[in-house]
Amino acid sequence: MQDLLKQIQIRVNEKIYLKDPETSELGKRIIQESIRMIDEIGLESFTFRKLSEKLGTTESSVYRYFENKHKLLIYLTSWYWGWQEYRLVFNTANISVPEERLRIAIRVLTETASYDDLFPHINTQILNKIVICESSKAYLTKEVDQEKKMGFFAGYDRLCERISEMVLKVNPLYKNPHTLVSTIIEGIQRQKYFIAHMPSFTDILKDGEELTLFFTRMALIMTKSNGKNE
Amino acid sequence: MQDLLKQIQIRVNEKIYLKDPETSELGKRIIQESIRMIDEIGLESFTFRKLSEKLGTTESSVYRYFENKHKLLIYLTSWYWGWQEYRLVFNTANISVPEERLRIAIRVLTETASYDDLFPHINTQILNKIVICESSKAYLTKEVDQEKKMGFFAGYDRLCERISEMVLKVNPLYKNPHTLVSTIIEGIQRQKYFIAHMPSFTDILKDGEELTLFFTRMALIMTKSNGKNE
DNA sequence: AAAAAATAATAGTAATACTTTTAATATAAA
DNA sequence: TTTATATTAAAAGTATTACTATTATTTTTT
Repeated sequence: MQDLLKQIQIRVNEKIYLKDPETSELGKRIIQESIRMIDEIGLESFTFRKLSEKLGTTESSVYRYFENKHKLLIYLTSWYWGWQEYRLVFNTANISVPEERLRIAIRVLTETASYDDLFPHINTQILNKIVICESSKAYLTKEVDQEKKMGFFAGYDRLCERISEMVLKVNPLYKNPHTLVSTIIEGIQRQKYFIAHMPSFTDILKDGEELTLFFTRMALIMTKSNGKNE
Repeated sequence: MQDLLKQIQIRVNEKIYLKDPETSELGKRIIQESIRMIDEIGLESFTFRKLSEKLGTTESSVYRYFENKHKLLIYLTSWYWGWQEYRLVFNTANISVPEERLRIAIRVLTETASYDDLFPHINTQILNKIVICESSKAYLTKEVDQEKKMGFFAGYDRLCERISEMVLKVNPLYKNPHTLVSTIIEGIQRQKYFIAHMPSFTDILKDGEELTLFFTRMALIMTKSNGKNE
């Protein structure tokens, strides 16, 4: 099983990069170190110059992989959502009770996965922190419409679609599966941020079971409530 | 009544600006034009140079009001939440049925208010668009913790607090009023963005009543569901 | 062994995000 | 009304950013 899984690679839309970072040593180091660095100093202060200095390479070498740091951010978040999709599929395989599947889906989204040794150059735990703090900057731009069309957010899209389907399995009459699911996914990230930095916006003291319960309840109760309480 | 209301001013934390833009003609023009400009070209492309050129003044004059564009963004979003708080209080005054108050609160948050002639230099409709696209960038930074301490987000905080109190009036036993309210407020903005730019993340085709209903249902159903469905 | 691709080293440019200095103008207090 | 004070305008300067370009060197593939 381990050996089989070693073949797995998270696919990312080719248009996001100039050269696939998975195909070279330098490419992998760019990913590895940029995750560390963005987490440490924040996206705003992060530059390709600083990154290349840390890597002992040059700016122009980094530019051969990514057009700019915006594309790199899109790459990292796309990879993350691709990885989450893989975790979702893996964890819900062989579970047939719709409600149970949905519960597991929310758990996959809320639980901070520990280091995933299938991807040794990607620290998924730190990457999750980046997703919490920086991922919305990837689409809150003037270029969204084109980038959406080019499929830059397709990974996130697929994840949202899969969970929406699970919602519909629980209640085929439910009218707003996508709205609910995207509100929950975004809400999870935001609440994790509030817990860490703006505690007056939440009642939850630390990232953990309570957060999972809150969003699990939201998912189930909304899904099953169709049409009532208007 | 009109005359009385003319006295109203939205208060913004003094530490956000160097000189209060409300106290001079240039200050008001800075606010007016920056709203227009950020909406038009986006926060990333917006610079104090471009703003001052448009205003027929100089960069250094703009810098006397705001330390940098980040502070200006915080000013604009703070003003917006202060204004929403005022709208909330105004619209829920004299309504005593808790559930009805909460319904109105959600409506205030979802409905795009038309031009508010109490504030002639602030186009609240465009400002709302800025809040949707740019406001999260105001706190998703490495400086949040200090800025939170300095009360830069106090306006948003108060709004969240007020609505949380309404939730508790509906169900005093409800455990997560702040988590619910902040998830809803953030969710509303995000859904409006998805409707406009990333329709695959929502089932709602256009900003309107359907969005209000979705979040009203979420508010009421979650508030009243305490403890069940875990 | 030759050809192609990738990387390193170096330099350069336009724009950004400011800061500083000085001069002109408006306003408010004595 | 004068004087002090604050405000704005004009101009210039600096460090950093976000790239692009050129050439040389090394590595990989054919």
